[in-house]
Amino acid sequence: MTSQNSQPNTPCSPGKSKPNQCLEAARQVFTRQGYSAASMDEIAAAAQVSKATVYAHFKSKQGLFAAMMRRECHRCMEQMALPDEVHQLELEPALQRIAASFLAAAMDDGILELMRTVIAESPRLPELGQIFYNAGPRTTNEGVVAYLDRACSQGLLVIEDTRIASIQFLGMLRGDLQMRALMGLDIDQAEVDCLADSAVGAFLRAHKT
Amino acid sequence: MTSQNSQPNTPCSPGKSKPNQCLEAARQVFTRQGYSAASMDEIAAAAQVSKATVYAHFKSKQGLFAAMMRRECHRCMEQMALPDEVHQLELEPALQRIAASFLAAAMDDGILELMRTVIAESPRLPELGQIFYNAGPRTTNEGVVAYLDRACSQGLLVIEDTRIASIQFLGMLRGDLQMRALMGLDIDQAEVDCLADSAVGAFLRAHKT
DNA sequence: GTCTATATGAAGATAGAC
DNA sequence: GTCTATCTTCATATAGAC
Repeated sequence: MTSQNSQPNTPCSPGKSKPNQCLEAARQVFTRQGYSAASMDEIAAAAQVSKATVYAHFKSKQGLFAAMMRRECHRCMEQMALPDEVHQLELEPALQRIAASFLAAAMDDGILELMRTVIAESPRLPELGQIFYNAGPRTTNEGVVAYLDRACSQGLLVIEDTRIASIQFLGMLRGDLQMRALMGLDIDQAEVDCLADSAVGAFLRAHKT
Repeated sequence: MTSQNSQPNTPCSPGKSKPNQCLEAARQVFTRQGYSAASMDEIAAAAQVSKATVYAHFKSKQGLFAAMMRRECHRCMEQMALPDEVHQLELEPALQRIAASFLAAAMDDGILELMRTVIAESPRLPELGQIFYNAGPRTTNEGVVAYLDRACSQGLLVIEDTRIASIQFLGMLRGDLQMRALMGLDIDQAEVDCLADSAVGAFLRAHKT
């Protein structure tokens, strides 16, 4: 019944250090139960450490939650960046590529869990929304704006305000699918693909030269 | 220190019955604190009744929450229905009217609080998302589809699939504003109006005959 | 129906040994 | 650094009087 890691400094991968185990367990438990219903006992059990060890690395429940959310937002940023190869494609394939990339992220279970947690806790932690938005959606938007600016300067598209056009393009793609997913409703993948196709078409009809 | 309502059956407006006071207090406290962090003590205090009275009318915290959410979803349905006068307007003013009506609801603080709560608790209460979606967004969508069908049959628009077009139109209007609002970020009303205008324009360019 | 007072359990955080 | 055991607070729910 003693700890299975009896050597104090076992050379193990950094992903398996006790602080990392705590953060990963915190992610699972906080996103499944919500901040308030999650218990430090359950997190410690999931991390396979004692509760005192959790408190040795994180000063409080709030502190652990904040550290976990910062890390997840950082990961999210990498996942939501647009692929660079978009700039080597023709107009329509490029938009399709953007659409697929965006929808894959927007419908990803990990991202949805993160968004759900941000939305749930933002009334008590106002900075949370800002951090997530800057890490994820804002970055995506800026990537699309950059692409649209370039396409306009090449004469491929006519757009008055690329920032608005980007928001609208991504909004068309999202439709109400993301909201439905956030609320736990089942989403048919065929519907996602169909919406992606159709949105590219509508966007081109509205803006093509 | 006794109750301020010493007559057992004071003839008062139905909005001030004790069960209604409980439901209204529950709405305030649950949406502000989240389900788990909300305490029955705080709800009883906000309702100006004793905790035992709350339990006399609702069998448990879960039961009170469910009853409150059902009522709020019902109210939401009335608020999100599209105005009938849309069918008496010309094409562009009608779309502008739909856009304004939809955005007013989508950005309404009460609706946003309700959505936040649905999203936050749906992992533990899967039926919640279904109830809210049917009461709100689904109804709105069906109204827009009905309008678009009619506009198409009159030859004003050319749309392959009006259900998809409706989702895309509403998605363009929403953009990322609703998500930002759900996360507690400040929204500039000018941005909302600008997006509404621009979305109607883009939709017409994509679908007008 | 409504209240005061209380039983019961759970959860955040820490003390102190190793 | 990590553990076991414990302190303390607070929240759900109920008992019993009026």
